[in-house]
Amino acid sequence: MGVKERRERQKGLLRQEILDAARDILAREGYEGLSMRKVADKIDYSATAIYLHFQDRDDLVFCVCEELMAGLVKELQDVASRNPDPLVALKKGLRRYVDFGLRHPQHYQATFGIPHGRDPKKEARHQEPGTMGMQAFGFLPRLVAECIKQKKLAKADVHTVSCALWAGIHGITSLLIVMPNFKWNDPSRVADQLITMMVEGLRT
Amino acid sequence: MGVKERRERQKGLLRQEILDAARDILAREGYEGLSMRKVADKIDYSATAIYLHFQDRDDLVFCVCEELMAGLVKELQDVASRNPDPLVALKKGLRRYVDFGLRHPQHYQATFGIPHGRDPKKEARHQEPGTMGMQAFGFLPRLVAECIKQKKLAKADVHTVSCALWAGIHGITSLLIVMPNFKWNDPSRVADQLITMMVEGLRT
DNA sequence: GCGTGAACTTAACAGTGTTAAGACCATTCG
DNA sequence: CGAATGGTCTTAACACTGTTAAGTTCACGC
Repeated sequence: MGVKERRERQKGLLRQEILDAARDILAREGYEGLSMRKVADKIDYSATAIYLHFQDRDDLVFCVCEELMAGLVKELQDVASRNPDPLVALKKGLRRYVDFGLRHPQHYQATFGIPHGRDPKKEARHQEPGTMGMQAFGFLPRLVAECIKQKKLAKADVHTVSCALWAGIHGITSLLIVMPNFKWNDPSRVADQLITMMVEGLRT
Repeated sequence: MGVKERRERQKGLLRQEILDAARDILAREGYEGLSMRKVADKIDYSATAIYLHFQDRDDLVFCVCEELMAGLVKELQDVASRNPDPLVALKKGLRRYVDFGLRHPQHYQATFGIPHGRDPKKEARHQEPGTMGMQAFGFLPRLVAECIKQKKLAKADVHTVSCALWAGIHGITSLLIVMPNFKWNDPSRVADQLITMMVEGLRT
């Protein structure tokens, strides 16, 4: 049965080629600028060939983003394991999240900035459990709970606090991406300010 | 010269008809679902007639959003004038911002959630000074400064803090819009939690 | 050698933003 | 009064878009 495996590998290779091309175009031209034909041209296949590997355009974008967001999860794992103090890990993790988003603005925006769910059949996959985005979120309740346990943060509803923290860092990430021309003065400082505000607000 | 005025009024009427139709479609079908032909069909004109009143699709969307965001500015003015205590005004204003965004999710998203600026010629009008969005932002530094003056908040860089606050409330607004299927438990409580966290974080 | 089935392409449909050219028609001027 | 102007609007067209249906090609198992 070595043949089937080789076939599978071959098929997987094209799939990966598509993903790579799409990732590139998405980074360069954004969600709106990504078209099936552009992807196809880049890898010298017809546009319809993509449909043998992905259900539709949104599926392709979703897969590209998942692949990339796996990097974020890895980075957050790194931060968590390198910092025994959960409060330090929390703060550094939040900052890492923002920086990651800014390093991949178009992919971040495609993942967390586009209202999927208009079309009831398309199920809004980015917010389903198990996605990389949700795995990244998962770090928050774990760290927050540990902080409260160690009395480094005041007692509070862990899930609510985690959601609020996520909303906050999503806000600065998204806004810096969408409004690069706004007079931020020092974007990095604004991000730190927000993180400090939120965490300090949880100490009392 | 009464003739020209009548003409102007007539022209203005069609312009308003277009704006109304576009506002409606934007609310119902979102930014991606709004097309020139749909707008035109709704008011029984040809699609190209719209170009006599608006430069292009993005200009139309921008004008629709500006018109609507004027309502937000008005609401914030209301909050500010009704609450002599700047800290109370600040908290209520932040909450009002979120609620406004959730009442007009598609318009909010079109204003603050779409990366304009890909196309260098299109100048990203939503982030220019003088827009309603920027006027709404203007409330923040005023109230923050007043809070610091009255020693209700700790001394800090007013602009940086204002940006951070904006980022925070934008985050929860945007995320609630984009990810309605996420398990928020109680979205309203998350919004309050975030606002409390941020403001409390500024007290120290 | 032949049929099967997977991989892939071509052609087509319905839709998009936008521009160029022309139609219409009230106002203005000779 | 008739002709010309100029603004409003339409039709036709171009170059795109996502997606489906049908057809081609070709390696594999029998």
